Amino acid sequence: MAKNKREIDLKVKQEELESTAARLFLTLGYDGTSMSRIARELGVAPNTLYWYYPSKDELLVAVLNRQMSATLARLPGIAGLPLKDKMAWALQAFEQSRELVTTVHARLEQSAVIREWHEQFHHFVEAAVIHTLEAEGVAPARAAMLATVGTFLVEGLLAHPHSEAQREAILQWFAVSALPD
Amino acid sequence: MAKNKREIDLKVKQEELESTAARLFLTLGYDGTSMSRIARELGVAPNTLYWYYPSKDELLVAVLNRQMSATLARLPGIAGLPLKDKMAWALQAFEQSRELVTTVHARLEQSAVIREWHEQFHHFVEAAVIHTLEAEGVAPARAAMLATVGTFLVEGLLAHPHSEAQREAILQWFAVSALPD
DNA sequence: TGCGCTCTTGAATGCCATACAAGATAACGG
DNA sequence: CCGTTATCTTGTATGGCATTCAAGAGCGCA
Repeated sequence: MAKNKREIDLKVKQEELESTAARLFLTLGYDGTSMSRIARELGVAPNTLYWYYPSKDELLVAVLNRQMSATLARLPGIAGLPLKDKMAWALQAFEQSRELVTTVHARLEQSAVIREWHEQFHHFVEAAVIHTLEAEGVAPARAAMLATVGTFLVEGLLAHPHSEAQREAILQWFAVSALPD
Repeated sequence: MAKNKREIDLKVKQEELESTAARLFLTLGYDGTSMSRIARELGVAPNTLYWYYPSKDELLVAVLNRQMSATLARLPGIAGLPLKDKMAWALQAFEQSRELVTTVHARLEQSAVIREWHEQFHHFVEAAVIHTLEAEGVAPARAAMLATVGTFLVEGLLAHPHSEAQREAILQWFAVSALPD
């Protein structure tokens, strides 16, 4: 009972923490956001954060998972759309987390936690894309390769500034080249 | 004369500095390499580096240019190769600088110098790829779009671990899908 | 009331990139 | 050959960073 109440409080506090961290990471970037800054925003001492998360990287992972669940929740809504629209949707979904995408790649070599998260993430995404492609009649091996390509294209578009027309042309070409018929 | 000698010494010193920095950046990563570490390796005081380069980012740019000229020097050797082989060559050429590729992307938002270098770099690379594609009979607009795609694929392959077979399949598919006939 | 658990903090550590002013060295003009 | 000047180097310092540790505050439970 009381134990339960405590656990609820913990969740609430973590939620508060992560949403603040997420906001700052997205606006100031990961490197531009110090633990002290997050703490100041929350009105607590800097080292308080370390009671909840063992490191800044683990806090980042928590934020990433948060963002991902939010995105995942919207996933059923695009079930019926054609491949190109699905990719456009993914792009738009990740656009606000653009900063974090490159941060994750940059920290891969330095943080085991990030590395694990990244691997899991790609497994998940690629599985989803493969599923879509196979549903559209693409053979399994080919679908796996195309899923990787599609991911690279989305990441490339996220990392580099580009025009609406460029994006449109790339997605269009990929959809046409990837799908049979 | 004497002035000239000084300038030669400057170049020599810079060369020494940049090769040391390059070695450390490539083995320890950009973030993992402190200015003090580079200085220690050279046997000078840390702030000495700041007489030659106004910031760590500018030193990185110097290193990047160094790596690029080295790569550029090998470029004529692949003039006659088919598209797929050219991309494989590019991948192999940049593989040792893999760390730096993600570093550049991560620092885009924080450093104007890096941003400028990155933009220039992409202009250069895409121009080269477009030239190749047009020579193979691809229409200009389409060549521009494919150059971007090709770049994204190379960057994706550099950033993510993959098997030889995966790389081969992706490059093969891209070459076939991109080129007419 | 007192014990123990959860949470918070003050204070410190050892890094980091970088700034500034004072020194050493060497070229140049007289 | 000597003094001025430009080039290069360093000692020292600053403010920031992620993270640690031990001490405290508040609360649940026996």
